[in-house]
Amino acid sequence: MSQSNYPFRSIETKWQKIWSKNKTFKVRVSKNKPKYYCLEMFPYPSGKIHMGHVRNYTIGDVIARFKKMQGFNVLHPMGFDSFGQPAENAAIKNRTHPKIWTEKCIFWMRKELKELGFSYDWERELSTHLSDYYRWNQWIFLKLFKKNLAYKKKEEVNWCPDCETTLANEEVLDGKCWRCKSEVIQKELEQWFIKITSYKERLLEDLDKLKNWPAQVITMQRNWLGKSEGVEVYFKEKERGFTISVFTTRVDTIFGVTYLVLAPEHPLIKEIIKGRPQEKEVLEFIERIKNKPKSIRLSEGLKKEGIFSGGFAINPVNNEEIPIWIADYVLMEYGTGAIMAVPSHDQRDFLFAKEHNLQLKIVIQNPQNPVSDPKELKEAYEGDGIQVNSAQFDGLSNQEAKEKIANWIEEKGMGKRASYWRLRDWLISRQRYWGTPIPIIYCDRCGIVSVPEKDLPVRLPSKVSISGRGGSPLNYVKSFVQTKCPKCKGSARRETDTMATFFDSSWYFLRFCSPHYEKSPFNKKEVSFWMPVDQYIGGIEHAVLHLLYSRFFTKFLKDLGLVDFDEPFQRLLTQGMVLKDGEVMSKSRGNIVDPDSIVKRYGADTLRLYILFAAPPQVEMDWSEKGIEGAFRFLNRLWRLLDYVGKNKNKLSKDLEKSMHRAIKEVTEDIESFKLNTAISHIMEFLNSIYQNLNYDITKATETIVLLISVFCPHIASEMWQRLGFKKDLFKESWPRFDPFLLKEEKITYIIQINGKLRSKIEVDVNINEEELKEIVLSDPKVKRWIQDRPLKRFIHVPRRLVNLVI
RNA sequence: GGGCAAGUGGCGGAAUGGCAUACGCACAGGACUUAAAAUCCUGGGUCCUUUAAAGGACGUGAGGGUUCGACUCCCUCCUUGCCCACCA
Repeated sequence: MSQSNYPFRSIETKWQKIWSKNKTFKVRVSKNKPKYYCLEMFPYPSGKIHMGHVRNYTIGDVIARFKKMQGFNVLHPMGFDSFGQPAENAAIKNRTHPKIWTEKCIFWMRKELKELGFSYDWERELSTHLSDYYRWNQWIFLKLFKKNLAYKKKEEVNWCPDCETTLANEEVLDGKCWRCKSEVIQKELEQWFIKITSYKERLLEDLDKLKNWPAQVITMQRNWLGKSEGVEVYFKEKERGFTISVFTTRVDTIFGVTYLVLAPEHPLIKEIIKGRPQEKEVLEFIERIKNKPKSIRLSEGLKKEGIFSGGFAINPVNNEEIPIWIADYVLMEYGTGAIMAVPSHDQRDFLFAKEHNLQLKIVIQNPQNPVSDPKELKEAYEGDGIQVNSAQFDGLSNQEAKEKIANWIEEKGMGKRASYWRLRDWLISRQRYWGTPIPIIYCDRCGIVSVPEKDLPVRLPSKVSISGRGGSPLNYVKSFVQTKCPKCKGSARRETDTMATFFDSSWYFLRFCSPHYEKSPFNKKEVSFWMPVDQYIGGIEHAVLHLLYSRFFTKFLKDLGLVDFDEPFQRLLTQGMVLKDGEVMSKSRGNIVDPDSIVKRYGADTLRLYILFAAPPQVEMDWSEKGIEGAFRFLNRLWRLLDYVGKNKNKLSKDLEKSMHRAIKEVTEDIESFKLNTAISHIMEFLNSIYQNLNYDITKATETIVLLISVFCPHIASEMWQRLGFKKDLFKESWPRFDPFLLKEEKITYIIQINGKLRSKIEVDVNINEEELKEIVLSDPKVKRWIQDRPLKRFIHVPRRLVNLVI
């Protein structure tokens, strides 16, 4: 690197020290200013900052600094999501205690974050593994428990055999553990659940309030909640008379039902097959399906296994007798665990019917391609059409029939309208050490007893042996397990499961408002001042889990009267991933670029500038070393301005003044709409323009460009600001304003199109009227040549822009 | 299978329905230098006519449509990425 480069290393350390010593970014509230809470998703302390963090936190830092200079009280905190499995894995691998490992990681990450110059109020830092944080997890858990929203039940749960722990539905991806990628199996266990389903309606309805969230995230949450409205219909078993309920969203097809299908786990199966010749075969079938891991059941895709039960049911709408089948493609967890099959109008049913030679019956006629013989069907017709073979509903459109049939079924008592949801209750217990102990005590006399609030926190014992085998390590810590029952004072034992870490991160944004408050999870007054978060920034991978849980917690706390808002995050920005050569940067691919190495070679300002300039924040960006060079060159070019300031006494040129005001306008508007890449390109244009005007006095322009770049590259900006002679800290200055009057043009360039194609340009006075304009345009030599003697059909005039002549 | 997003020069990317390719990278030329680097300036969509100046045709994944005018809006299709997935 040549000696002409600006001394970024000394500048960056100098200003980081000054900011730290002066507590420049400590929150100081002025009563007459509005508030702005800018939050980035806090990291898991893995030990190293990666490029995704740099991108996330740089976007947030620009917004926080910008809002501060615009005169807001800004809350911009940072902390660590420090409970979780990797600490335990590291403990097993390196024989280090998870606490020691975690705190080392935090130390290194905090250092790196400081070296990137982010404007956090470090006095508000929090870590979720510390008891002054997790005690409030326990406190909130007890509130949930009291309201019957935390409960224990025995259930088939997702179990990761490698991690030896349970997983939430949300943590199972593709039948695999989200962390270690091993096959998840089903296991029956007593587990703690949070009744998030009690809030499903509100979680769905309030999505409409989130006007400033990406539509994509809203859709993903809506799909996850998965409300579907339909009708529950009662089918009678023909000989034994009991009722089988089925749920359908397509009640318009009910006259086309040719069989029923029950999930293999359905409790009524026993009753149906009892004493029938099929009994043994069916039991064998069920046993086989049950033993098949769910991941395999899913991966086999469209291959549907099934067996006839021997029983028949009566379709209540037309008294038709239909066979009852059992098949693995019907899930006990959804709906009623039983479906009515309409093979002509449902593709899954169609495939199953073809395979098992079951009947088909057409009840909705495709208007484009009417088919009357079901044998001609090549696939199910799932679209809209006209009802046929549907008794009194024949001839109606199926949409109309859907309503009328539902009404009729309800009137006759053959069923009722119902809605079913995909959302399940949230499984939070983990058989792991490194998490918040669940504050529950088991007493032989009193049963499940909650730990009294005054006894919180239930501290995580530090002496423990972690092997990664044999369930929860806390089970083996006698001094922890053995305790007294808070009710009867008799001997009792503690719950040894810990909480899933998503619990910790579901309310940390509230804790940041009063991080050291000791009387409750947060100071209500502080929270009602700062919350909701004005801008939340993080990765799309949290679109369902973290964001859904946080919304749920907020609603629960509102019901307790602890907060006065429904939704925690007003605006959400999901930033794109950082790629290298078109692939995600990851350890396994070995294509990681360490941010620290870039900071050492080019400085934090260059890294920050490049990562924002390379692509719009929401889009994925491809890492390029060449681009880094470009950003570095730009900062050097900016730095060199100092050599020219004050050298030339000529006045500020009109041209430069205009480009200065234009730059202020464009940069301001672009930051406000998160177009940070074009905001930077406008600063670059402005710098080019300063270099074109070195014959004039560039002092004012230089001061302005330093203010504009300061939110992106705070170190170099601070240093230049000082060298320009200012004593006051740059970040106490206000954001520059532009004068719209100076941006007014006197002359305007009109585009002249002929039949929509660009043919000429003319420069005219701004205030020209249409008559004059027409005259000038028609006398333009190029226009004359194009028109020749063809008649003018239309003269389209878009004021201040263009003229289109149609000939 | 369903949902969402995207497809623009050699590359990253710009463009309230109105100059396609701003800004940057890479490249080429010039200035400075003994030289190189750095720096400053200039030039680059493709093709055709032309010594040149200049002019023309074609150009935003493919095809169609709406419009005086489409990268932008609508329809069909292709490709890529992400998310969800036997959800009745």
